[in-house]
Amino acid sequence: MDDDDAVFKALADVSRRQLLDRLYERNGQTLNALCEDLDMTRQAVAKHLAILGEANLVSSEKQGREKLHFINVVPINGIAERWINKFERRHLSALSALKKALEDEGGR
Amino acid sequence: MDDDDAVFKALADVSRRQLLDRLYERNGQTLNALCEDLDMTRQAVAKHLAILGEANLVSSEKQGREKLHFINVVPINGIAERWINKFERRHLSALSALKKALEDEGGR
DNA sequence: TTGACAGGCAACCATTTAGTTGCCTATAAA
DNA sequence: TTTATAGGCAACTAAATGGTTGCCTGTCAA
Repeated sequence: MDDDDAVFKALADVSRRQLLDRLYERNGQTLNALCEDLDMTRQAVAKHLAILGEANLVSSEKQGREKLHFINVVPINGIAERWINKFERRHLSALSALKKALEDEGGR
Repeated sequence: MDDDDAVFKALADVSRRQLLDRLYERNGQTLNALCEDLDMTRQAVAKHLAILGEANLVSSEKQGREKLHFINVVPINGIAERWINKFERRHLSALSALKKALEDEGGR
């Protein structure tokens, strides 16, 4: 499976986008924490996290008996730049110039 | 189905993204033109176009016995702004300011 | 006016997907 | 050293998805 394809597929499900939202709000959550108030079993959430993991949108780190999950926005920015922005080429050069400038600033 | 959801779902399939690519290259193509060199039947392509249509990514216009298809990038920019850019809030305010400035220029 | 060509509709099929239940393992705490 | 907690694994199921074939309709051209 193409790399971009995995990301698009992972983003295609509303539950998975919700999980990313939650991780964006508070990064480094456990599986059980992510399950809270969701109308789904723990196993279902685990499967979604696995799919997000294969798309490199979430990474995890074991800590004792817990496993913390972290969002990784790189692939999202990737498809944004490689695919989505293409449909707005008009602005692209100016935008990326500004972005580079901001980044050179050091993310202040 | 949520509006964004329809767009994400529509973008989740590589054949549909390919169709958008083709329409981006040359807008206003007929169904049969879009089928060329694709390893799929006409009916399969028609279904994909229907899904893209429901997500408002493609519109069409009948002209005699032909039906021309047009890409619509608005929903793509929509999810880019409402959803994807959120994961890069650092830059968002500056970016949207520049975008607005460019648009006020009149798309020159 | 009769083909030929563009497209629409519907039934069907295989695979994938999103979810479930049930049970097992490992770590932490009593 | 039990027991509670966090998570993993596997089998199963219903529905959605991506595709097919077959046939029908409408429009243009010979």
